[in-house]
Amino acid sequence: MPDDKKLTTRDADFSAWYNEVVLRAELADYSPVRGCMVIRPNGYGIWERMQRALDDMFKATGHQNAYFPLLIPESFLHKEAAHVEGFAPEVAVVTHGGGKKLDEPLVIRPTSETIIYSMFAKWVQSYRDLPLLMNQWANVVRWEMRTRLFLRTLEFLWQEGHTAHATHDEAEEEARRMLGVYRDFMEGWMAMPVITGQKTDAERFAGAVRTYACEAMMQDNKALQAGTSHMLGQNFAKVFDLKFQAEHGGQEFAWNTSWGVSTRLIGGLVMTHGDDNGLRVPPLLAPIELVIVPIYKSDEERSRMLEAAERVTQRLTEWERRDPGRLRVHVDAREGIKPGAKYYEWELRGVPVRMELGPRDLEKNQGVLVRRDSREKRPVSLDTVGEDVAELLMRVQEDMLIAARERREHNSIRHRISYGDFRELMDGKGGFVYAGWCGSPECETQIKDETKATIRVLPDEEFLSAETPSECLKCGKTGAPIVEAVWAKAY
RNA sequence: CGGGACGUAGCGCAGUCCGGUAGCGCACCUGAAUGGGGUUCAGGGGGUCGCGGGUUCAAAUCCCGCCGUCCCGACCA
Repeated sequence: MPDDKKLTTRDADFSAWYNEVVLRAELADYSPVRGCMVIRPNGYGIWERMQRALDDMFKATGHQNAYFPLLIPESFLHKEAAHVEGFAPEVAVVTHGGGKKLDEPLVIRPTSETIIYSMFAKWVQSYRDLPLLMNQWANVVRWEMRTRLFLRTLEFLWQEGHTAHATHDEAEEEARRMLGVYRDFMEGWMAMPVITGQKTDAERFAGAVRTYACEAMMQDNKALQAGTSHMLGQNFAKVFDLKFQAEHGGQEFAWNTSWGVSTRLIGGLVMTHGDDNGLRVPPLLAPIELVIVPIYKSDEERSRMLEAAERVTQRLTEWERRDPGRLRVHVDAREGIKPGAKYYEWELRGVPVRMELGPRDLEKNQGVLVRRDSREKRPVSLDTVGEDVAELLMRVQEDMLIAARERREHNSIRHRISYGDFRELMDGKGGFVYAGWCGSPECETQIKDETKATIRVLPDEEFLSAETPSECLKCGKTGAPIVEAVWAKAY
């Protein structure tokens, strides 16, 4: 009889491990419809904290929230040639309503460029109406062949920012700015380091001029596209007649950007930080930052410990932490479950810090703090518990980012590599490979066909190697137009 | 849509080959003891065996059809 208390280890089967963590930590569950999932309170709590942080960042960069409808006239999707080509195969279409066949089918939004820019066209007359900086929190539907919890589901939650600008340069700046916001969020809040850069034409968003992306490395050394920001040029403005009277006269088409991150980030969080004991949530995103587990024998001790736990909770929540708000503390007062069992459960759920509080501690006016990330134990005085916990949480947050970055760098290759060795690597343990690319789509697709690895990004300057590669990974061509690319297998 | 595996209690599974009153572990409920890393004992509740048909005195088990899920591919945030 296998011990069903133990998780499958990451080494044994990373996919199985991932599914088990998501299900057993109660982040999500399968729904009756293939490819759809229910996001449970533990998962949604993380998403809510992500939303709050991101939303604040969007507001701070001048954006406003709005809401556009789920249903879009099918004809809208067809206006932009590349857009429809990219999305048509995975669109869900409503053909009937109220028992009658519709005159024009409605598509369920796979993304909202078309409906949003058609509305922008109504609202923009003058350069004075620009820039228009909007964001919406919404669900979208894409009829994927193969789905995975959080990483790819038929329906998912996301935010999509959409902006219109008077000039190319302004729009370009916006697209880059939001990519930077994403990176700050992923590193600062999720403790998930990313490589930023530009996508190749093959990987570009359908309808965009340029696509920028954040790519993170998961613990199986595969890349996860965690967020994208698109410079749309005037492609959508032209087909939706989004134009304005310019400052010096004449009608001009606006320049658009769009950018989004989704609940996929939760999958990224799991695969970045999880371990063989379960989930590890970085403190800033943890719905519960500290769980107090009281330890007792008699009923008398039990009530004493619970009373003490309440006192500590009181002290912690009253303790004024300026940023990011009050400490989120939970007392696990459940009866009939031994402390050890509680430890395992909270570790599975990824609560960043635990406090063990028993009679022996109380005698010494202390509690024992245990870090989820390192399992390191340390007693703290109950007099200074606020500062100590807040400081420990900050350290955990920082250490998680450092550890993730070290793991990524450890699994990145920046030295010259032969194509044979590259194939072998991608066939085996994988990783990020920084190598030269001659810029030809042929080399790109051949590598994809032969190794399943793709160019994740053409990295931004700060990620470039000290020594620029001088030859194409595939064709070996040398000379001026060789650029550095990050190759990896992707989710 | 191609290849593979599977569908039996909330979850994980055995039973199917060889037809004969549906079982195990965990979870759940009750009681007692226990309590510093997954407690123990006793008692208890819960199942149209994925769905539909067929063979048979008798089907979870054999036959036919359908549906669904997961994994591996082609498509993708």
